[in-house]
Amino acid sequence: MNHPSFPQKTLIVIAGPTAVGKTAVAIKLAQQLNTEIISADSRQFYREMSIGTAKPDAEELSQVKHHFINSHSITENFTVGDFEKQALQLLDELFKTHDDVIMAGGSGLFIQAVTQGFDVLPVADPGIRTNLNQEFTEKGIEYLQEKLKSADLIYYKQVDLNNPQRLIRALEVFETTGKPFSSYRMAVASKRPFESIKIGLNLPREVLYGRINQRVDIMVKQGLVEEVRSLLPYRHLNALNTVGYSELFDYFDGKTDLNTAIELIKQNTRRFAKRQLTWFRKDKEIKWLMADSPNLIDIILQELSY
RNA sequence: GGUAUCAUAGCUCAGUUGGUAGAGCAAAGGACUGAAAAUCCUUGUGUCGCUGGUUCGAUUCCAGCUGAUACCA
Repeated sequence: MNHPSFPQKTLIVIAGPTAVGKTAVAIKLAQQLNTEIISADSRQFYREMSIGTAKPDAEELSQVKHHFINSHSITENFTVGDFEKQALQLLDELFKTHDDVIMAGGSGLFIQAVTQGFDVLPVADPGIRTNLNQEFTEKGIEYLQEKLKSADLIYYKQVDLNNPQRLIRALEVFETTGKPFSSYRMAVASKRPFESIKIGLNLPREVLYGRINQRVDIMVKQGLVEEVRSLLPYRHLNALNTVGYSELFDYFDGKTDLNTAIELIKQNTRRFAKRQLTWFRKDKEIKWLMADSPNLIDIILQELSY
């Protein structure tokens, strides 16, 4: 129960697919509540990537204090676990002076990390992953499957055996610690010293796709091709394994022409938005609102019962 | 105007010796515990151009019509 002298601390999550309009809503809401925004976007951390990640622009950034935008370099290995830790630390600070903090972003796993937490897992040795990736390339997925079967039969029975990333993740934990991955997976939600209220923004599919297509055209006008060209030396980095970047790397390799690459960016962004919606739909705590509702901010404030 | 060819899924096309149909792409649905804008799984959505004829039965054969394309005028 709320008590006047100990007001409830609330994290207001603004989730939803890419291009739905989360940034603008988060800014208006932050201004109303006189608070700050934590970005939960797995690519907007990186200062070297700007146009292709649809970051808030300079003006938007000046209106409200944003965190986790341009906070890291693509050369750093910044994981969801790191994000969880750093975001919680930051929230501790912000809640000293604010009752509400906004978290806006489309990366469902990152939002989950902050609101529910992850099981504590040891840091895996990166060299082990490199080796496993090489073994996968040379010997195929069956090799990883057999390896996991003897290392961790419990997880072997649960995991999607066709998904190399899942198999490698489990194996790298096993090989660094000597304990099966499944022994760490408790799936227990962590206690947080704040409430979370989740708002999901959506639009009719056709409208959303129209906005995506249009936004990609705008990115190209703003110089996306040049941005990606300047990042060619870093293309092997995980951060650049990203919609909007991969397709243009292919263009620079001569695998496609520019128009095809741009159309592929649009298509892959649409598919990405669909995957985001699949993820968020599963979260029953999310209160869904249409992003084009006329009094959206008022409706949200009402949801928060202010 | 004449002749020929074509008309099947959102697109490109296959096919049915007459028993109402299937590929690729697009699309849709799903999974997800430190790669997550990543990675992986599943799914065919149809007045077979329209109107008649033959037939137990027509998307398939026949005629007409409409439209497209090519060639001839």
